[in-house]
Amino acid sequence: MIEKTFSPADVEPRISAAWEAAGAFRAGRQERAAAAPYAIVIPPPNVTGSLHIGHAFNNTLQDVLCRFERMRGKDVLWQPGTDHAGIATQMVVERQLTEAQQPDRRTLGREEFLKRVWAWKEQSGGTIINQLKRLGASCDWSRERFTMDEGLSKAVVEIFVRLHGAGLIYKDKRLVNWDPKLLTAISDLEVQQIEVKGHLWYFDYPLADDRTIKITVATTRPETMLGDTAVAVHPDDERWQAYVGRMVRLPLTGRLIPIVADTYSDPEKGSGAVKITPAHDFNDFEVGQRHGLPLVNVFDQEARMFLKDNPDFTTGDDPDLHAVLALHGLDRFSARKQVVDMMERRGLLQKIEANQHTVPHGDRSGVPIEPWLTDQWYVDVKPLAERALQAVRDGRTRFVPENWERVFFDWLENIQPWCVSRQLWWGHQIPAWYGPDGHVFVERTEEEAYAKALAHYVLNDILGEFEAAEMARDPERMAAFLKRDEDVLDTWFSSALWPYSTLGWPEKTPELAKYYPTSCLVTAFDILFFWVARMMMTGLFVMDEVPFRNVYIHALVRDEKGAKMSKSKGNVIDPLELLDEYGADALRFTLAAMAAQGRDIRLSTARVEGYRNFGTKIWNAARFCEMNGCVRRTDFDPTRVAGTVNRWVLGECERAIVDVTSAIESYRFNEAAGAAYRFVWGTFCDWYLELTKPILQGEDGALKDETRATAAYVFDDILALLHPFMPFLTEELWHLTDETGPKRAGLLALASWPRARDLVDPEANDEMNWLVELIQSIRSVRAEMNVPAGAQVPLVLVGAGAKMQARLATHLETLKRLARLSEVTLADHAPKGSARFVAGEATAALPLEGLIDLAAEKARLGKEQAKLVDEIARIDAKLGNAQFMARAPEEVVEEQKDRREAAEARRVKIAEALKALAEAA
RNA sequence: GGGCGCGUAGCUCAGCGGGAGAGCACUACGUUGACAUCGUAGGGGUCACUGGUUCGAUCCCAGUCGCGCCCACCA
Repeated sequence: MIEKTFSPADVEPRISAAWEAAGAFRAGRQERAAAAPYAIVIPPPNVTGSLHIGHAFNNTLQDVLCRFERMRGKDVLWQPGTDHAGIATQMVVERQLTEAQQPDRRTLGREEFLKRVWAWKEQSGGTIINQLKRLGASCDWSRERFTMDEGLSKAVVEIFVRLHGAGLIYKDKRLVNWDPKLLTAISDLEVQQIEVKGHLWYFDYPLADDRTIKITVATTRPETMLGDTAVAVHPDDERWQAYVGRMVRLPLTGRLIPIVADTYSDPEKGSGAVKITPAHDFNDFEVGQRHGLPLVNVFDQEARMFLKDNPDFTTGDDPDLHAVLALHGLDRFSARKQVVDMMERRGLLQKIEANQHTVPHGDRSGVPIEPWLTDQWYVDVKPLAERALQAVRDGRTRFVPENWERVFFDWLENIQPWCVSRQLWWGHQIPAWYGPDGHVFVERTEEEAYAKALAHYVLNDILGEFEAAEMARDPERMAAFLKRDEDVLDTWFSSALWPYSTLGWPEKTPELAKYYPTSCLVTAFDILFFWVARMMMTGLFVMDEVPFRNVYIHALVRDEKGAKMSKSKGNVIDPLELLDEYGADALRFTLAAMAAQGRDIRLSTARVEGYRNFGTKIWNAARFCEMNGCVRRTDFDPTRVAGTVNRWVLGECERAIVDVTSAIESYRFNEAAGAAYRFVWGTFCDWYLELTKPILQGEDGALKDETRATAAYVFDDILALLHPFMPFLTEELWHLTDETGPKRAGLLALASWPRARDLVDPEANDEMNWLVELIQSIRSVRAEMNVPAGAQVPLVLVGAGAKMQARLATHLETLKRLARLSEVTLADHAPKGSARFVAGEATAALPLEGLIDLAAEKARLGKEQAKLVDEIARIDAKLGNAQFMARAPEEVVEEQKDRREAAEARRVKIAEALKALAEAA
């Protein structure tokens, strides 16, 4: 017995439990051992995070694919898991410490701090997984992985060592993007260019040999002038050619710096001369390399002025040197003011201009990043990128929509070395050990590193063999002798291995053999570079094969104004609230219905409400079927159905099946959802069920039985079609409808996807379209003539041919009921004072003598006539155009002719009706 | 500076070479034995603008205006 209303809150947990108990989502289920594999790896959410709307969207689409393919009989693996999210998670725990007024991480020490992070991971780690389950995600939860699992950590070390062995990972000292708040290096991708309103300061630098001559430089960062080691001018810039090779005495420090000629300098910008600070600017660094300039560092790790103990500032004879030294320890922005002040007092500040420019910021910390000279680990991604590019060019991996390929190409073609070391604690510690002389040993384990190191130092006569053997037996001495690199790897380093590390690599597991390469990756474009490109690169490197065949790039979910949702803006739509209020099916259906390719989604709750109502509609349709004894029959053969209505609905259903199937296959989720929606509501509920009412309450037993069986059969298809989008509701109804019919084999989640059987019947289609149109026309006229909704009126048909008469006989009861007619009669003339309209070849009349408002009727008919005249004129214009007749395809010409004919026939009838109306008046 | 995308009904969005669509909102009517989380009927759009291609353009091309995003080292 189906309850009166569907209650997601009660049903969802029960259905989830049933899926889980049956192991419905487990990959490699026995009965599918021989089935083709279909694999998707989930974009792993932050382990300590909470489900946001983007996750809901991303996972809904993946789940649609997985459920669809599972129903199509594939052996589906949807690999779930979570990411340790290095910086993000570490920041959260640090903030917690601050809020709880506990000692900060440095005071706690690495070991203790990591304990706290793990505790936080254990405490909050299940949250997002449970939220995904609530959404209905059909992952193989028994295979859940975490990027810092033992297995995945092993994979990280393995590939690090292999890349190092291949010369593709190396350590280097160069400028990096340094985050002075988080105190770590970050990669280029983690830097965001933010437009800020700043200033351009013009400083005069006096020449050393003639202080009356000054060269003007412009800068947005006055404080860095303390680290200037040259002034560059363009070699072709005539204004400055005579100065090249001469020295400038840098104000405030008294340092002598050369004027060099370098094409980096742009004569159009500023004064044409540019100050060069190789230690604090990427471009200047390059210039410095070219001219052998020294690097003068003026910042500490927190980007405060660092001037003490630096001979550049402790010696020299500039009168302001003392004041400059006093800036030591001052943050860069305060120092900027002070430097400008000093220059102004010296009369060397020429002018200040307002200047809008972009400033690099750390995407996590939000503070301006500082190019800073440090030792870091880099991956030489260039050769890896080549292979990734080739794979996409060859079509071994395909992007949907295709235009993302270009973005992918552009980035990979211009790829820079990837800085992978982070000065954090939460993450995979780099498997590198340093000997006392700084020699590096990159090995899989500490034991191997120790062994290699001892062998190395023995070989180089630094250790005696006896001493080495002794040390090998003494862990404490070893630990003091060989120090492990303290840094950890970029979070994305482990994410880059996700498609194969989760399958057991580097072990040769059966899962790896079966499910790699995976079938599809579903993700948003914002992690195309961070993640997708890197999975491609490492996947090809270790597996020699792409990690996924297809990459479906979906839109970003934005707020109703199109802005990216963020907590700070307060425009976040919380999917959990939507789940509570409308249920998982409604949210999922909404997201799928809005997933048109190539455009961002602006989510509104009104839409969710609308699709919640859709769920209610389905529920009530099921109740209708139940009340009317629409029970499934095992002997039902949809190809041998007699009733027109039934043949018609089976054909319409089949069209929906074909449309939904092809739409999902081509990742057009919105079209799939739309096709299902239109069929279920617009065809099945609005028309089929209404049309069956007279049959189900009528006398024709055979037709009644057939109709019941057909309704049940179609409803089964509906449940299956909708299952990928609305798994809970459909699964629930699947079992509720099981109570009355023959027993089902099991869960809908494991049932078969509906098959097309060539059931479209053009004749039945014609007939039903005629009936539907007739009913709509009658209703329309009734409404416009203000016939009371409950009133039964007679219908008179004039000029109905044999075919129409036959149809009329078939559908008489239906017509009377749906159009609220008292009787239908055939006549040669329409009764006086009736409202008329066109019904195919016939003219229909509703005798409304006395009820009819002549003026209103005249207006109604006049309006329709005008429309028809307009259409005929438009078509005539086309048909009268010789060019059109000559060049347009024949079908198009025929179509236009047909349409003209139909419109003309209609127009004639309307004209007659108007004439009759005039006579009546 | 380079690239991508978008401007279609009041709102949120589909469509994309030959008849302008959906949901929500709006108007009128309606408790007809599935459903008022509903039904029936209806109003509402020179498909941003200007040119071009075409027999034919909301759709293709070029340009203009407006909006958004991504990438980039510009003093």
